[in-house]
Amino acid sequence: MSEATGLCRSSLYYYFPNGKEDMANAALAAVGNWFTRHVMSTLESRDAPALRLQRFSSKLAEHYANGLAPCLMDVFTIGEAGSLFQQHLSNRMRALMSILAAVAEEAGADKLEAAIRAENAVVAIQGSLIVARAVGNNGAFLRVIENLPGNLLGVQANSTGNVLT
Amino acid sequence: MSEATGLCRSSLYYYFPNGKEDMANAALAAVGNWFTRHVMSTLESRDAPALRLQRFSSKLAEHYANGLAPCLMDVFTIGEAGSLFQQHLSNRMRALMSILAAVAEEAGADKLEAAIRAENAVVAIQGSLIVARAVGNNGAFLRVIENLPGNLLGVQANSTGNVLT
DNA sequence: GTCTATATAGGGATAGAC
DNA sequence: GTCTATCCCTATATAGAC
Repeated sequence: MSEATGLCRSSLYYYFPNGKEDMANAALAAVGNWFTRHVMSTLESRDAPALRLQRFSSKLAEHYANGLAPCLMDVFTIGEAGSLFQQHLSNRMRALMSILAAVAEEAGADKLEAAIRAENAVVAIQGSLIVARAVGNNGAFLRVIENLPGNLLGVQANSTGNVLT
Repeated sequence: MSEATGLCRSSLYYYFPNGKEDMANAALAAVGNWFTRHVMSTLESRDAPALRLQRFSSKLAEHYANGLAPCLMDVFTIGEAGSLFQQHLSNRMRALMSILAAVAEEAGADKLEAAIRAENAVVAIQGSLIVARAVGNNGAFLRVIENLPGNLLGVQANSTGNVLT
């Protein structure tokens, strides 16, 4: 952290008197804000749901470096960090599911169906990041990203994500 | 670890001269073997694919304490551990996907389709564990477990997992 | 405000008594 | 084989000079 800021370790305690926890919260908030402004914001235009979801998928892939970057969500849900920041992470994940569900509803799904599609989407994103890292191959992540818009819109497709004709 | 074994820290070095890495590998292997014998083995009988998958889902839920237990896969794919044990984890995850794909094939899917369903299943399991921990609610995990057999068998269902009638 | 120096604690590991 | 004592190293944090 000191390297990233250009300050030495102890100087950070001037800005974050409560130490580690303060710093992690600040980092978490910064990443969260970035994510909100650059990724989630793509879902808030007045364009068609399909178009917004395309843009969202694209930004999401970028954010996770096509599945090669670790994810704060799972990093912080592991081990001791989990207890300290769960509230923060829980809120962010719920917010993401909520906005995805809103788009699905707008595309015609009823409330329950939309909520389930949104949850499935988040589950698929997180899961594919884990799988990608575990097997050292981002194929699963790329496939999930590609299928994300269709799955949220409820397009009938086979398991490969190809729309049935 | 010392508490778990009843031995003090230094005594463990008698059994694991290479220290931490040896210990972690032993623990990983033990869990892996347990998983193979108790969970993956449910997929190897001569019963119908649907029945085997039901049993598998049930054992899997038990293994993860219905989504409330952390998962070695994601614990070890995070941080420094990742590099040391990636081979181990990669192998186990591939083995799981491979046996799930075999069951899907047996149920009539072609090779590619079966592989994709298997990957989707593993992605959903891992993702739902992350989501369950992040939001402090195992609903997503339970839903994934419930839908797992149908998804692998390629049953046409809506997003809630209810088979279409 | 930012630094150097220092304290404290814990994990990882070894030495050697028994 | 198992223990106690000890060492080393790193992360976390504080003190105090400038």
